[in-house]
Parts: sequence; C-alpha cells; structure tokens
Amino acid sequence: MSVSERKVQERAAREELILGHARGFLLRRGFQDWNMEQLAGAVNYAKGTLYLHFESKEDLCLAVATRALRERADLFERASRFTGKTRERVRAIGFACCEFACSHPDYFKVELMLKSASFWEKATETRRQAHQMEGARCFRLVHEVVKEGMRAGDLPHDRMTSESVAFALIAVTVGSHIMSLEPAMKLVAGIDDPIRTVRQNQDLMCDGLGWRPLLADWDYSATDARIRREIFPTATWCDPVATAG
Amino acid sequence: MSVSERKVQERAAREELILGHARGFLLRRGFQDWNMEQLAGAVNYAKGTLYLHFESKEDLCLAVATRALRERADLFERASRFTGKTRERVRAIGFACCEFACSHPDYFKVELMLKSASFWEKATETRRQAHQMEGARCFRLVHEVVKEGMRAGDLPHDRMTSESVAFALIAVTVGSHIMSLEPAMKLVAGIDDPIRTVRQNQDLMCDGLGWRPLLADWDYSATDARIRREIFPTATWCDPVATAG
DNA sequence: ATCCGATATTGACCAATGGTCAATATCGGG
DNA sequence: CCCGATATTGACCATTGGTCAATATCGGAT
Repeated sequence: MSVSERKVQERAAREELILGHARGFLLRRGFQDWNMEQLAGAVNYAKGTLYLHFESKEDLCLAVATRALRERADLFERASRFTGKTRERVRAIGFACCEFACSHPDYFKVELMLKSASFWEKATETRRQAHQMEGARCFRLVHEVVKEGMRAGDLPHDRMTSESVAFALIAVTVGSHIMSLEPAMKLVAGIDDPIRTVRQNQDLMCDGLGWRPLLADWDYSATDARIRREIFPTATWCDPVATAG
Repeated sequence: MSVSERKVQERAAREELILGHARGFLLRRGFQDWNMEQLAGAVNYAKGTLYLHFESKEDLCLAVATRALRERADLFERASRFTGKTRERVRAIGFACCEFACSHPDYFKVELMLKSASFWEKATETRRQAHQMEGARCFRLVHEVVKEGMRAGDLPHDRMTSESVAFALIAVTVGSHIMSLEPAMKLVAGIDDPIRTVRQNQDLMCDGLGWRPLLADWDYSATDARIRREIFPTATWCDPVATAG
C-alpha cells in the first residue's frame, strides 16, 4: 500500500513539475512558440510521458490556465472577506483582480487563447469542467457582493438584476485589461499605467450603476490603503493613490 | 497596357474570391479547423496560388479581419454623422457597433485570435499597418465625439482626458461583447440578449462618465428610433426598445 | 496560323510537430 | 536472483503550412 501511495505522490509531483514548466513556456512564449518535445526536454522526460498526464497540448495548457484562474478566484475570496460598505467590498475584489493581473502580466493572453473554439474541444471534459468551476467561482464572489449591495440599499435593485450588474463589472474589467495590453491602443489612447486605467473604469462603472457612496462622495484612497493593509499586505504592484500614509 | 490592366483586375478579383471564401471558413470554423488545401479547393486554385497573394495563413486571415474592421469603421463613420446632443451621437456609434456585431456574429472571435502573439508576426508589415489603421480610425471617430462632448460641456473635461474617456467606452463595449459570447457566462449571468446587454453597459458607462443628458433625464428610445430611421434604416437586428412607433 | 519567350499556375515535395505504441527499462515481491 | 507487472521511451505516423522546379497558358511577332 505504501508503494502505491508513493507512486501516486510521485505522479502528482511530476504533473506539478510539468505544469510549472508549461506555465513558464505559455506565459513567456504563447501557445505556438514551443512544442511538446521541448517541454519534455525541459522536464527531463520523454514526450510520451507528457501524454500520460495530458491528452493533448491544449489539455495541458487548459490545466495551466485553470491553475492560474484558481489563484485568481482565491484572491477574490480573500478580498470578499474585506469589511466595510458594499462598494468598498466590491472595490476590494477589483483590487484583487489587479493584484492578480500584476503578478501574472500575461495571464489575459492565455485566457484569450481559451476563447478559440478548437482549443476547448481538444481538452478533457474534466478539465473543462474544472475551468468553468473556477470561472463560476469568480462570478459568484462578485455576485454575492452585488446582492449584498442591493440588500443594503447601496445599489438600485429595481432597474437591473444582480446578475446583470455583476456581468457589467466583469465586462468592463476584462475589456479594460484586454484593450490595455494592445500596444497600439496604449499608444493612441495614451495609456501609461494599464492597472490604473482598469481601476478607473471600474470606478466609472460603479458610479454609472449608482453604487453608493459615489466616487465624489467618499475617500476611496483611504479604502485602498485599508484594503492593502488588511487584505494584500504583500501586494506586488504600486497604486500611487494608495501609497499615501 | 490594356492587357496588364486586365491582369491587375483579374488578380484583384481572384484575391477577392479567396478572401470571400476564407472569410466563410474563418467565421464558421475558426482558424484551426480548415487548411490551405481545402481553401484552395474551394476557390478552384492550387495551394501555391494562394501564396502568390498571401505570405502565410495568418497573413490571409489578418486580411480578412482587416476587411471586416474596415466595414466596422465605415459604420462608425456613418454613425458619427448623426446630429443631436453629443451623447446621442456617441450612442449612434454604439448602435453602429451593435449593428456590426449582429451582421458579423463571430467577428469578435476573429479579433481575439489576432491578440495571439505568434499571429501578428507571421503577417506582412503592410497588412499589419492596414489593420492598425482601421483600428485607429474606429478610435478616432469615438474620440472626436468625446472631444465634442467636452467642448459642449456635456461631459466633464477636468477629471479625465478625452482619450481615457474614449478608451473606457471602447473597453466596456469590447468586454461586453467578448463576455457575451462565452456560453458559460450567458448561462450563469442569465444573458438572454447579448446586444441589449452590450448597449446597457454602454449606457451605464456613459452615466458613470457623467455624460449628459443622463439615462434618467432623456428619452433615449426616441433617439434610438431616430438613429435607426436616419442612419441604419436597413438594420439587421431588432432592438425591442427602438421598434416602438 | 504558328512559333517562342514570358508569365502564371500547379501540385509533388519538404520540414515541423502533435500524437501513438511496440519495444525497452525499471521495479518490487517471492 | 528471477520474473511478471508496470513505467518509460523515442522511433514512427499523419497532418499541414509552405516551397519551387516543372508545366501550362498567354500574347505578340512573323
């Protein structure tokens, strides 16, 4: 029994090793710019061994992406434990999102890759489900705060469903991230600090949703400082607004 | 001279033929799910002939995408000739965007494909420039209306640059389109009418930007009806709000 | 009408690579 | 130390993007 246990553990360790290297390849070089032979070489196994763990290159990459997405959802979860007004709490999740984007600068490119049709269908069903589960987790955490905002009367609840509100917040965030990493757009729109832009757009959307207190009625830089202190003390990025004090 | 002129014309016609079929393949089957041999067969030429027009499969697909983007910019241009309050005018562009999305349901998937790193670098420099040019055109047309809104005092001009405002509008639109075509998101967020959602999010963003008249202070369904009548009489989609009258 | 050089078109061929599986190496219990 | 079971391998296959020498077509000159 101890033998088979050890084998399971070794197998898990090897999978971890493969995923780690694949992640490096994927984030640094995208999907096309490396092949399974090279990855096998990097982890000192034969190509065939990789296929004992993953059904296809896409399957492997989806596993990498899902791992990253889980980290993201974990950050969301930590953020949603922030206490304060509901708009401060949703702001904490926005903060988490940026924290994640900063420690994984190219994650959104990977996520975009997954939107490609052929990709999805070459992956294992279980892995597809795992990815959707983490995605749903992210949505749910935002949705919870939205619902609480409506319950608390901070956010109108008669105009839109809570789902639509959560969707709007996610859409503006994703759109801002994606458009930010377009070099041409950075140039023509004069985006110097992508993360700042993302947060600004989140603020605009919250104001548009009528989520009180509005930007003009509250000192959110103090909130940011508190989020940083209480939730993300080791944040890897610097928000100039929040560094005061 | 007449001979060489005819040859130029024939060549252009063939390029058109190839682009037309490639577009069908690309929109219906994505990037991976067909090959150059099949495309050659579909247009009744040999594979080598395709490579007399396009340097690579990516180059060809970029050409298809750029053509679509030009159509989009053309619609934006038509929309920006709409007369009225500045927020009505930006709304007309939003309308154009949805009009385009409806007549090219899978265009955004193609656009996403272009974000993949390896794609871009396998295309011709001229074609890359052509694409960026059309993209810049779209941005400029939005930007012009934003600047006019600021000049007219409909939109605060002391808080954000006009470029940031244009960026915010584009980001929320792109993000909404992209997230809308995610089946999982449609399910979990209960999105039944993607286009309606996109427009709603544009409205929210405009309100957040403080672009007057705000949603609550103006009958935008009348504006929509006028946009439809004056600019897009043959609109291919139905906005339930605008069909009144 | 016919020939010929120029040009256009072709599709057999090549290289790269994702994926397979028979052959081989390793392991661990008896 | 042996042997059956299991794990690992890398030669091999099929697909496909891309090339280019061979071939077909064209159009002007005689």
